[in-house]
Amino acid sequence: MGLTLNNDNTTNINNFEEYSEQFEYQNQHLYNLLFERNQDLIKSKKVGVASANLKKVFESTFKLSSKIGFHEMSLRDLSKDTGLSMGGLYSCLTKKEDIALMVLDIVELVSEKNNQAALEQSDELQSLEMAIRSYLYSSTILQPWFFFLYFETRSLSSENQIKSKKIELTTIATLEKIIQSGVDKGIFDVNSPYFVATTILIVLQDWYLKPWKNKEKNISLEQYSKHLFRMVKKLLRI
Amino acid sequence: MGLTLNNDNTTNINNFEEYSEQFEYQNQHLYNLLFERNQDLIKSKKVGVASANLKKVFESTFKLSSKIGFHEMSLRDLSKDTGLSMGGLYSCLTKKEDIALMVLDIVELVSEKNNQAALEQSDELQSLEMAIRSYLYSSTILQPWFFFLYFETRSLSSENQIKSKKIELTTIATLEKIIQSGVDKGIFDVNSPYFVATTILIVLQDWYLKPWKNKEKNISLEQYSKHLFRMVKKLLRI
DNA sequence: GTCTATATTCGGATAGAC
DNA sequence: GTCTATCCGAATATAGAC
Repeated sequence: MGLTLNNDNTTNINNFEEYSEQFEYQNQHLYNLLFERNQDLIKSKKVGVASANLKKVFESTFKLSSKIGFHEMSLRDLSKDTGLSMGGLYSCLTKKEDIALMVLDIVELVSEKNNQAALEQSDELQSLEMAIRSYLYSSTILQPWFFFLYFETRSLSSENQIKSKKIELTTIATLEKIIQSGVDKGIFDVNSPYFVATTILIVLQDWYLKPWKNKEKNISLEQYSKHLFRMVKKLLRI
Repeated sequence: MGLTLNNDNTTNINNFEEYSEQFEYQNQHLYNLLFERNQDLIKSKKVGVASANLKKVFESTFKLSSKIGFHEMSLRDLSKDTGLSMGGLYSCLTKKEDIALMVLDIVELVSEKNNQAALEQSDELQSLEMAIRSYLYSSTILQPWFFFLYFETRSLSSENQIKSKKIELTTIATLEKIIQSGVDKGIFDVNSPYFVATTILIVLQDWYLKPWKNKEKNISLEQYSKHLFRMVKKLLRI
């Protein structure tokens, strides 16, 4: 199991490998979940077939759209890359936009879990560490999903654009709440909890938005995580 | 004039208003410059006519593409919003992609100037302050341009995508160089100059990428600038 | 359920009038 | 130089065979 129990019964994450073992939103589980949560959008009714096709669709979508953008990627491109026919594509979609909708759904779900896990910790510094680790680790496993949502939010309807923005704002608010709580207790010393919170978030985002920067510099996930946590402690004067 | 002279003959920026007064890449100057630098792409040969049309084209492009994306914005949309006919559009463009190319050109130009201005300062802390101010101020004046390039880099040819990435890497490298120099002199105390540099950059980017976040929180440009500079000093242990 | 073939719309770009 | 009308290719989505 990837989680260890603290004295106070809250859970903790030690490293990426352990986290990854218990992270449920990946591999076949992820696509089964997608199928369950979006049965209204999916014509095919057999879990096995549909989720196998969904897997192909998302992998190809991420590959193609990361280079040229979602809108520029045609369904013909997608058909070629997945090996599915146009009919095959439309067996697990009702329209192109569904792909983006499902990405929004998953990122929203995972982000909520991350925020909850952070808030469940017993003290503020642990909460911040949990927030940082869970966000970094989950966005590493689901890098293409997080990346896609960031750059393709504008492909969504304005209603869903708002949903997408809200994910970001809720995460910042969660971090800010934790920091403010630490300030109130006299653990942290900082002028603007909001500014620290938003800075943490964009550093977290930078990890999945610009992975090439860190690859070029040979910065590993654990190094990045430590850098960030050290920075946070400096900003909070710990 | 917006620049004041220091004792050592380097220039300094005091506030946005002063900076804005002397910033040459705005209003009619900007579009005249665009015309001069892209005569090969522009059929129309009269400066006045062409730059007036370019102004309309860019203003409408930024308005439309910020909501739905550049690729989703059709030239018919653009024609309607600018009030120009299709023929009118093609009098100052040879193809749609030219718009994105010209944005790249301007952002590149301004970024280079910013980096130079930072490096010309006499001491490292002043260099960082100059980098932060010039980047924040110029990206405020040219917010749609910087925003567009960030989100539409993928609409460019792979050759130009590299150019766009390079702007970012060069700015990080400039900041890193300044910090490293300060570390060598014993002025700054920091483990990873690169990490601080990249953090500064993404905080700078966040200002023009997510202006709504700061509007909601009523954070002004000068407040943001001070927050960031204070953060930098904490990270450098000054 | 999945395929091929096709209907239909819409995009970028152009030709030719004025 | 700018407009209108039009071409042509490409995109999404569907219909109907197997």
